Amino acid sequence: MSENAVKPRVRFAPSPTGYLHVGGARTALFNWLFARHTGGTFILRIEDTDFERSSEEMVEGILDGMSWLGLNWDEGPFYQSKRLDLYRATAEKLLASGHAYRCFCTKEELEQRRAEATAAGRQPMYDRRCRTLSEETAKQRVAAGEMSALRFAVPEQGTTFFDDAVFGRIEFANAELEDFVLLRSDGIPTYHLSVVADDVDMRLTHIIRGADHLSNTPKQVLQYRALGAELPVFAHVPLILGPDKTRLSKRHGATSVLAYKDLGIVPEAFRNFLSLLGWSPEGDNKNREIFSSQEVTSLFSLSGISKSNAVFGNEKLAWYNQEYIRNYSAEMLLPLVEQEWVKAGIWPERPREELLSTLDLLKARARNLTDFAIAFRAYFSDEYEIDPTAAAKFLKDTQVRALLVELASRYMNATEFTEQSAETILRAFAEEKQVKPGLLINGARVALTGQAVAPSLFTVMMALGHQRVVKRLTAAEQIAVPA
RNA sequence: GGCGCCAUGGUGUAAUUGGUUAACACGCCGCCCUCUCAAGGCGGAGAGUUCGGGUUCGAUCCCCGAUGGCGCUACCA
Repeated sequence: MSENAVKPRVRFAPSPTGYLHVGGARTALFNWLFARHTGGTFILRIEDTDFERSSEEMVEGILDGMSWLGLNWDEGPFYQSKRLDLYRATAEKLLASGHAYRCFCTKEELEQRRAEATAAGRQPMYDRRCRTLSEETAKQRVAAGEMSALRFAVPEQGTTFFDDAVFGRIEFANAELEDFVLLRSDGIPTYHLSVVADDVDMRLTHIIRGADHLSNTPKQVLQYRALGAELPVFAHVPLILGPDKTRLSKRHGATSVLAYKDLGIVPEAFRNFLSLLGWSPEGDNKNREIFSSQEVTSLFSLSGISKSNAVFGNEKLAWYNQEYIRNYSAEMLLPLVEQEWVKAGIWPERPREELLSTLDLLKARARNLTDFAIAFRAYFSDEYEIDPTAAAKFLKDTQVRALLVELASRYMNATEFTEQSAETILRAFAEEKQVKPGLLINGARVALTGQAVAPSLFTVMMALGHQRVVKRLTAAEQIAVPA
C-alpha cells in the first residue's frame, strides 16, 4: 500500500425488513474479513427508510446474528431513519445542479401508464414528462401545495460503466436507465439516494455487497458523478441459492442465521463454511477446508471471490460442525453445551472435571451442540428417555433384561469398578450364562444411555459411575419395549 | 418482454492466466477395525468442463452464437 493510500472503509447495510439471512451474513462476513485483513474500518448501517416494512425486532435479530457470528463493527450502527437531513441536503444539491427534477405524477398515474405501456408492448419506463417542466412551473405547483417526488435526470445518451472488483467492467446504456426517484413525495429518500449519500458521507472506499445490486450500480455511479464524488471500488458477491437453485428463502428451511444457532451449529463452523461459499484462498491453501478465523482473515482478498452463484449445501455445513465439535477441547465446548442444557432444562450437578471428561468422551460422535442435551441426555441427567427403536433392537428378549438385572448385582458386589474390571465381570458373566458378550453389551448400552449409539460401553460406565450403572441396570427389567 | 450477470461430477471449489490421465473437500457405495455408532484406514462410482461453431499445432481457459439459471426492471431495499 502506498504512502497516501487511505485505510479501507467498508460497510454492511442490511435492511431490517427481514432476518439476517445466510446471504446477508456472508456479505457481512466478507466485509468484515476485508476490513480486518486490510486494517480498515467496518461500519454497520441499518437501512430502515422503508418505514412500512422495517421493524425494531428485525434490527435486534440482525444484531444478534452478527454477534453470534462474531462480526464486530467499528462504527455504528447508524440508522438511516435518523439521517434524513443528509439525504434532503444531498437531494437539494442534485436539484440545484440540474441533475434532478421535481415530478408531479402520482403513483396511480404512473401505475396506469406502466400498465398501458406494457399492454402496448413498450418498455414500462417512466416517460420523463415532468423533466421538461420549467423551474417556474415546478415552483408554482409546489407553492400551490402539489405533492412532488424528486427524480434523477439520467443522461439520454451515452453509457455508464464501472469496474467491478469481481466481475470486471460492467457497462450499461443510459437509455436503459430510468429517471429513478430519489426522494419520495413524503420527503423520505429511496434506497438509490440514501445509499449514495451515506456511502459518500461515510467515506467508504469499497462497496462489497450482493450481486443483486449489480443492476442498480449505474444509477449510483451517475449520482457519484453528479455529486463530484470519487467512485468507490465496487465488489459484487454472487448470490447464495437453495438446493433447488432458486434464491434462498423460507421454504428452504432455516433462513435466519439464528436458526442455525438453535440447530446447535457452532458459530466458528458456520463462519468457516460461509467463508468458502463463493470465495477461495489463493496459493498453497486451495485444498484445505478448515481455516481458523485468523487464517481466513489473513488470506482473504477480493480477487478470490468467484462470479457464479453458490448453492447452500447443508451436508457440508453438517460436516464442518461435526469437525469443529470433535476438535474442540472440552473446555471450549463446555460453555456452548451449557447453553443447550439450559434450554433443555438440565442442570448437571457434577464436578466440572467429570463433565469435561464426559464431553471428551462424547464429542467425537456429536453432530450438533443440541446432541449434548438430547441424544446424550442420559450422561448428564437421570431423567432420560429410552429410544424405542434401540430398545426394540437390543432389549426385546426378556432373558437379556433379566440377565442385565443379575449383572447389576455382580457390579454392586464388585470390590473395584474400573474399565478393566467392569469388562472382565461382564465377559465372565456372559460365559457363565452361555450368551454372547455382545448381547449383554448392547443391551446394557441401551439401558445405561437410552441409545443404541454410544462410545465403548465400559468407558461409558466409568463416565456414569458405579452407582448409576448399578441403578440403571437394575431397572432394565422395567424398560418398556415396543412390540 | 427489456437489460445485466453467470455456466467445471449431486454440492462447494481448484486447475502454473492455452499444453493435467481435469484436482481437493462434502455427500454416496464397498471393505477393514469392532460391543453399537461415530472417527480413522483402504478402495470405488461419479464431470471430458451446458451445447454448437470458430481462433490455434493444441482449448476448462480466447472469440461468436444458442440454451439454461440468477438478478434488476417500484415514490422496496
